[in-house]
Amino acid sequence: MNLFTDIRALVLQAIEALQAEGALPEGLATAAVTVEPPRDPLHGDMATNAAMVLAKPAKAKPRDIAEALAAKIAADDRVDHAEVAGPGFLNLRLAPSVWQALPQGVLAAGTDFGRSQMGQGAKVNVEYVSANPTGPLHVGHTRGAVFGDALASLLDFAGYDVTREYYINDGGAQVDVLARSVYLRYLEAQGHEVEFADGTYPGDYLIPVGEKLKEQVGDRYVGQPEEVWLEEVRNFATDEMMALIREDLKMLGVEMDQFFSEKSLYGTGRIEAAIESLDAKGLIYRGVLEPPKGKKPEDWEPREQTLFKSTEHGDDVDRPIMKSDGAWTYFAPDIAYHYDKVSRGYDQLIDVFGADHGGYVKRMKAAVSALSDGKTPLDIKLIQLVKLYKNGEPFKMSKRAGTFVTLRDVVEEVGPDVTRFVMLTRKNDASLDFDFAKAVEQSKENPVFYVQYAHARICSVMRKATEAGVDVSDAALAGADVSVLSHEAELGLMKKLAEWPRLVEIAAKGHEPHKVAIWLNELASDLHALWNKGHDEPALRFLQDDAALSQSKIALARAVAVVISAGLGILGVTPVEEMR
RNA sequence: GCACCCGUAGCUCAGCUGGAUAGAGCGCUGCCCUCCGAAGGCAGAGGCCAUAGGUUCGAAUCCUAUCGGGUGCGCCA
Repeated sequence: MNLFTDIRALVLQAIEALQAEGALPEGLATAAVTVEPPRDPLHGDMATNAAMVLAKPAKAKPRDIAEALAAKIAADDRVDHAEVAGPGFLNLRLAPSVWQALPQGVLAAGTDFGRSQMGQGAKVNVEYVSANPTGPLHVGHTRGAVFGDALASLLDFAGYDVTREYYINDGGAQVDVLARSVYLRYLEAQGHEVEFADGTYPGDYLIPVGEKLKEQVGDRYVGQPEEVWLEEVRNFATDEMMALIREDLKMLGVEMDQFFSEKSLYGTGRIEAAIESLDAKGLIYRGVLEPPKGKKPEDWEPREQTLFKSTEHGDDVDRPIMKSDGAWTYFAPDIAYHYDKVSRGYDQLIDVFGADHGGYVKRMKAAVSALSDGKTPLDIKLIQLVKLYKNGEPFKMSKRAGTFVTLRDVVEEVGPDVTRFVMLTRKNDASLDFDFAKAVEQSKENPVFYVQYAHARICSVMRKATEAGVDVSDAALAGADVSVLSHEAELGLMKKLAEWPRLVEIAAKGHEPHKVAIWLNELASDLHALWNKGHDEPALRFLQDDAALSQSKIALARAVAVVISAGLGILGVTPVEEMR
């Protein structure tokens, strides 16, 4: 139930009617016709650009078309006024009964209100986090995790069939480094003196892993060469790290449907199969790349490599898939992984990467385009940095010393709800300031509390009502007469609720979950404003002397609470009922 | 040098994929609690939407240049 699409349908009907009468020519393209809320509420509830869009192809004046449309549209019961304005806008004012139907619609649907069929069950794979299994997740990963998770929920809400997936980079050299680092901790646990050279991970988090390894294998590997222990220690260590990462994700409330191991691509012919698929399309060749211009090619030597002709699919240069020693580059398993995703029959792929991977967007898109013959769109969302502050002071972290701010640090400090909401208040390609002090502050400056507060206030008034003997159960509210609510501020709040289904579709279409957070803030603001109007105008308070009237007003309040719950649910944030 | 992202109020950022007089929070000024939660609300001041062209009924939004900031650029994943 999206009022805006309903009214748009009405506009299109009016256009067809005019065509049937011969007032408008046949075969007009109506795709560009929109119905949206005007920026200035004085212009009405909804505005359509139909007349302006049609003017040129219909060879008529926009205002004339608008007049004709207005006459048709105004005949509908839902429309009170239709008037032409400006260059040819058609401003519509809807009947109060249309808005007054909203709270009951929300109460009937519950938190499913606003759920859309837009996705039509299309299969979407959202890959996110995908951190190397070499240590705990840090702040940067946290933002990506929250973003990916919220995006997945949003798409689900918009009618897509979503898979949440994590790609485990357990096939490259960095897991060997991990294995050697764990081995050092293992030796340490045996009482040996060890030294962490460059190229190893010195973090404390590996100490218990070394000890656990000791418990499992005793002193079997002490003094042994790498060939003896590397593989087993590597497997052991990556399993331990993935267990750690899963725990981190759980703390944040992130749950994956699927973990995909890079290692599973090696030695199984799967990389070869993916490359073969490209080769069959004539996209693989041996060649020499030009050195990048402007950048000093210090030890540049022309080398012949196996290349993927990504330029055929929009990339700037062709990309190597095999090193000169015959081993695959990292890009090869990435291709194979995406080949696997394409073969699994997804209609759409989404990758959530850190902004430092911006350079890989074009080649990845080229690969997917080539592998799927352009049929499977890949959207790559780059997540910008999180800058940490404490009371306005930059919060330093030093990776070199092995101490960096982890996901766990953040969640333990401010909780999962705050972490998630704050990280979703900015769009993904803008960097984000995260202040530990402000995040727990209970003020308007903190958007989490502002929205939570609105929800808590509604719960509070419902408790009061119950104390006063008013039945505010769902069943009772469902029978309340909302048509008695006709104050501008009350209607305004209903109009805001009407935006929710539309917002869901816009946010889902753009893969922009932050829009949900921003909109929730607006909804909360409207609720707070109405609440405070009750100071001056007692008639606007939710709790009235008359029980039936209270139920009507609380039905509206409850509808707002339900939509807040639904919105927060998409963001993975718990709505609280009390916050004293 | 090339590619991608960004440039909107003093600060941090929205701006509904091209709509009408560009918005919010913080900060600043002045108001509102014998009243459902003031952790809130109302009002005011504050703008060359980086700059210059272009596209059209219409541009902060799309295109092209320029300036400024960030990120990345062949055997690192």
